[in-house]
Amino acid sequence: MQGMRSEAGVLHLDLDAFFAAVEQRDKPSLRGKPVVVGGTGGRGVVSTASYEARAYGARSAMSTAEARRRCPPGTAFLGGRFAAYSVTSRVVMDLLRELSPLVEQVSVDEAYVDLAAGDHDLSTDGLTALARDLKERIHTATGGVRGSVGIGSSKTMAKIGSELDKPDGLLVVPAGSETDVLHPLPVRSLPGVGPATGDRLSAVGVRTVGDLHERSLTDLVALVGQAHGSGLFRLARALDDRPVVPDREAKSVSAERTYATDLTDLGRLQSEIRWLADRVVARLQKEGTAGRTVTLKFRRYDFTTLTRSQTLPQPVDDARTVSDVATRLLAGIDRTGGVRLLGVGVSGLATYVQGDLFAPDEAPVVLDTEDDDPETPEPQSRSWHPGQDVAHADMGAGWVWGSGLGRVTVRFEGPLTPPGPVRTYAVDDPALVPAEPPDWRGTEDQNSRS
DNA sequence: TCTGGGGTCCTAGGACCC
DNA sequence: TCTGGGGTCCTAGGACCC
Repeated sequence: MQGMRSEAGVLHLDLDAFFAAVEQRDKPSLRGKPVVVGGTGGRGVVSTASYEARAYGARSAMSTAEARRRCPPGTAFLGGRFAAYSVTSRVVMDLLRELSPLVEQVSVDEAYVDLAAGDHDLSTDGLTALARDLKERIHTATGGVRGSVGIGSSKTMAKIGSELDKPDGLLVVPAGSETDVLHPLPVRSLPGVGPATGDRLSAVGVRTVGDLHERSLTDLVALVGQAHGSGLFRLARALDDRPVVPDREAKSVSAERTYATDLTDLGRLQSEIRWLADRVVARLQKEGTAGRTVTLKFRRYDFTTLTRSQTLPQPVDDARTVSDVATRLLAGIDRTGGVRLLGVGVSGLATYVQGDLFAPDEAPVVLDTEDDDPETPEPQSRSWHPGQDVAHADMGAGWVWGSGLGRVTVRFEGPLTPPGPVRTYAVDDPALVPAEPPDWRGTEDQNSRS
């Protein structure tokens, strides 16, 4: 069983009521007053409540309507200015990078630092001084935002440390004292134990981490599953050797929207899907990435939520394809009663921008077609099936598929380019669409039927 | 005026391959 | 010959986090 470090070398920083703190910094009239940042519409929820607002019971993830009920007149309800939060976040993250090259940013307002990768005195006194100095520099550099710092022998201990002493906290958990800190805590304070797991554990009499420690691995796995069960078993013993990893690659990109009133009109749903696909694709292209799986998320009037996905033969990063696939997925869903939310996502991301991602012997097979210029390949539209919603065929040198909406999108892979974000041609010129019925053998529609 | 929007990881079943 | 695996990919849903 992998263990823990013998010294407290991991720091966790959590900025206090971050969005609200930035608002109070930028608007002095809001200082000392309850501030709630989040969705301000009828279906909005709270992102962040200032500590003044928390005193009235406002909380993250609460509906804004509920927060309005609880907070007194004069409370500021703000929609949020993400550009300002992002700039301030960067200032803080830069300060962390002065401590160590190993900084893992978890969100705009949270990060881990591997202090052992820097040159630091890891004694409790040394760490306390380091944290005090860091907090002061954050406050100065941001113009008033404060953060809570936890330091421990693992990510979990550091995070629990910052949690236990916020706001404006500083807690060093010395190596060796982990279980003393952990065992009295309610299981719900362990990261990864949410409402569902908390209820299951409570049902068998496990309320504190100490209770958890008394349970066998077998019992915990039977209770909450293999991965989660063994994770809890280890956490109860403060066993956590997850590394601090900077620059994690994104695995999916998505956009979703909740509508002020439920949607029923099919044309409207389709135009919303196009809008969402546009947003997703803009971000994919900005990142130079593309993905093979397109997912449609669908929430009904009654909050029941479902997803439908389709994996394509090649990664895609263009709006037409993403929205066509998502629109087609919509067709298989019962929409009666109205749609509260739609979402479009792309996963299975692969970055093809750099040429050296592939080791030579796993390089994609390049087809030996003669004359093709990879920069301006000719559309190789040889197959088309007007009645087909989405169909594709292996064309040897590329892929073709069309939508049954009266237009055909031809996508193919330049023969000399790696399988990547393949180019898309909207074929508006009927001359490009083969007049012949397709020669449609073999691989018809492998992935598009449910 | 119940329940946002962006993610990650895990599970489970079926298909398919070896 | 029969039966039984394992491994991977895909889909759908769920838990959790900020």
